[in-house]
Amino acid sequence: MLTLRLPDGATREAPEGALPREIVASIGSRLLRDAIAVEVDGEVLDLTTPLRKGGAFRVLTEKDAESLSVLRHSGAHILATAVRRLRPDAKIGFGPSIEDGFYYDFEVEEPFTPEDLEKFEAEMRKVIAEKFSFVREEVSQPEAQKRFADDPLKLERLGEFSSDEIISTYTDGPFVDLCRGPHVPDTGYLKHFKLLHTAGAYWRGDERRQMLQRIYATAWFRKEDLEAHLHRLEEAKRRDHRALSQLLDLYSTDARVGPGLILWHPKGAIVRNEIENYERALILRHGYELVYTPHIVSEKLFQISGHLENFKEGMFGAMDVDGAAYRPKPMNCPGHICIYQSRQRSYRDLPIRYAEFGAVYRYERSGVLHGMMRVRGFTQDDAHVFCTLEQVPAEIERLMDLCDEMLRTFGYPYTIELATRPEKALGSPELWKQAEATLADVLTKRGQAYEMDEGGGAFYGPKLDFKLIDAIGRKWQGPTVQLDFNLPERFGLEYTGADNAAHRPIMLHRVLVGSMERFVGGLIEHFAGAFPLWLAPEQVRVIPIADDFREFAASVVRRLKARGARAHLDDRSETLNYRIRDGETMKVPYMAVVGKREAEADSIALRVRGAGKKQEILTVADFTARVEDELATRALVP
RNA sequence: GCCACAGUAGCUCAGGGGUAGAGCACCCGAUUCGUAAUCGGGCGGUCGUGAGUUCAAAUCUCACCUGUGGCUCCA
Repeated sequence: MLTLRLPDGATREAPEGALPREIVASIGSRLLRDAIAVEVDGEVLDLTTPLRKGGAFRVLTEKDAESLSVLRHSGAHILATAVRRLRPDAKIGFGPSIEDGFYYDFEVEEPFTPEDLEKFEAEMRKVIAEKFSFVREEVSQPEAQKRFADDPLKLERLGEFSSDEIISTYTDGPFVDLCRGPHVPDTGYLKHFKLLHTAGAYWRGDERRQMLQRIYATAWFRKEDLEAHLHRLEEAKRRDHRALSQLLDLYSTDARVGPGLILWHPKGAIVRNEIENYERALILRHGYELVYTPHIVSEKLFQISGHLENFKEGMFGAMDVDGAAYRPKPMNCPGHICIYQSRQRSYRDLPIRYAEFGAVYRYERSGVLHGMMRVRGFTQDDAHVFCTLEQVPAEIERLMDLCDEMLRTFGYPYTIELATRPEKALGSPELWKQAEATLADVLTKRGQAYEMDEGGGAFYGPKLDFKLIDAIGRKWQGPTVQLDFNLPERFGLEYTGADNAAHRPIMLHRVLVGSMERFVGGLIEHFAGAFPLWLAPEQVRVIPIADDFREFAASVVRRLKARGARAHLDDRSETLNYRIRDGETMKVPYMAVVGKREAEADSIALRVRGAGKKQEILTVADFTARVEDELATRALVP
């Protein structure tokens, strides 16, 4: 007999092999109707999987997060059912649930078209209407081989089962799949879903294997959730930095320059320059020294650093300079190291913190390029701290303060991940343990919550990753801090200790924005192009109602400029409505409208971006003071 | 790099073997306006590039370039 503990503390006895459905039914018929699956001892099972062990027993309904992935996984089977009906030649790959939905991979002679997708979706609705039960069977290897005789991809997977593993299949109507489960009781449970797009995907994620056709879909229990999700997709599209940059004239690329290389237009350059000016002042205050290093360097430097050995295919090719090979730098660290080594260093000099806005060039494969987010040339706000092992905790503290201050300025909430030793790693496991513990200690001492990213560290050391959360809840790579045991060793970095002996310093790599290009791209999407005042390329647009007030408007512009604001006069021969609409479209934070009343009172009628007709009347003096204050504090307004 | 899709005026897009279209933007003129598009006129394209099929190609074929969605990769 198995003992099941219910959440309310009650226990049930059930014979081994009993079906969860029976247990749930014994608790209540209403509950049985709502049940999607059960969780026994931490494992999610469907209602028809025989119980093999007891433990904590919980019924999962639509309200439980785990249920969604069960539904989505079943959705994948329903998709495959529909595809197999319409395209019997399709060989089935894998079809898991993923964040927000599911996909299924098929191997087909003729790739799917968008019209196919519509047909599949219609066919899925039929499968759903037929309410096929998901029937689980546990079968022997030979039986499984027989069932999937026509599916080479499934046979390959079957071949990997060890003899003690249970092989299970799930059947819904005409479709049988090799599958661990769990599933919803029948196909009728899938109600609110949408096929989204097709894509190529390598079989088993291996680029040496054949490419399958993947169909992506989203699925939810409630119609509102589906609609909200589709709305989020729309919202993300609306915020796309590529389209907004076109509208706002921030950057472009040009086939003549080459893909993945960004041309910053004047307005984009203003945003970037504001960030750089801010960050420069910030890091000087936090104890950094600015340096500059060349864009091309002898490739010998990268032989020493190991980049050539490990990332050669990510580096641009060598150019011949007087018989020596030079390369565009993919990293700034070797240059900073050379500065460190330009003279003898004492323990009294440490920590040394070098910072540079360094342009780096990396060869990215053509298919991965994406707007400003993934490019071949970008500027890193890179810094390297050289310190003793004992100084590491204090330096990490300092870095966390720095990151926190910066992210608050931009208005990003964030989470932190501690990434630990990967499989392929340099340095002894003990050293790693110690370094990981040091990072964890600092986090704990600060009361900073963090998640573990096991095995996510760089090969040369563990790291802290800051993940930004943007205005629509998406996560972005933010600042990172990495410990490095490798480069100090490779370059033979030294400092003279108090004991007059040579010691090896520790190196910390850190970036705040990371890639300036990617960060600005992210900001555009975060703010949907409506930058806060201090970042906005055009901060105030002054609009005279008629030509008679042109001179007064010009004086308002002059006075704003004197306070350091980017103000422009819009005295075009267009209607007031036209110019206001244009200002809103271009997402100008403030429009100052002036007519007879304002000219007489030395005031403006202030239209705040997004506030519509609701206007404020204030004197020019008050307005310029307000703007000056908001600029000085980098306020996240309007 | 791989799979699929796309590329027509500065932008957004229609057309789809027989004379290249619209709206916006831009230029000119009129209009001088109280909070999201005033009116009229004009300029603007070897239909991504190159080959091929055809009496005829923006349209069909192929190659290449660029972009988009994924896969793979991301020091």
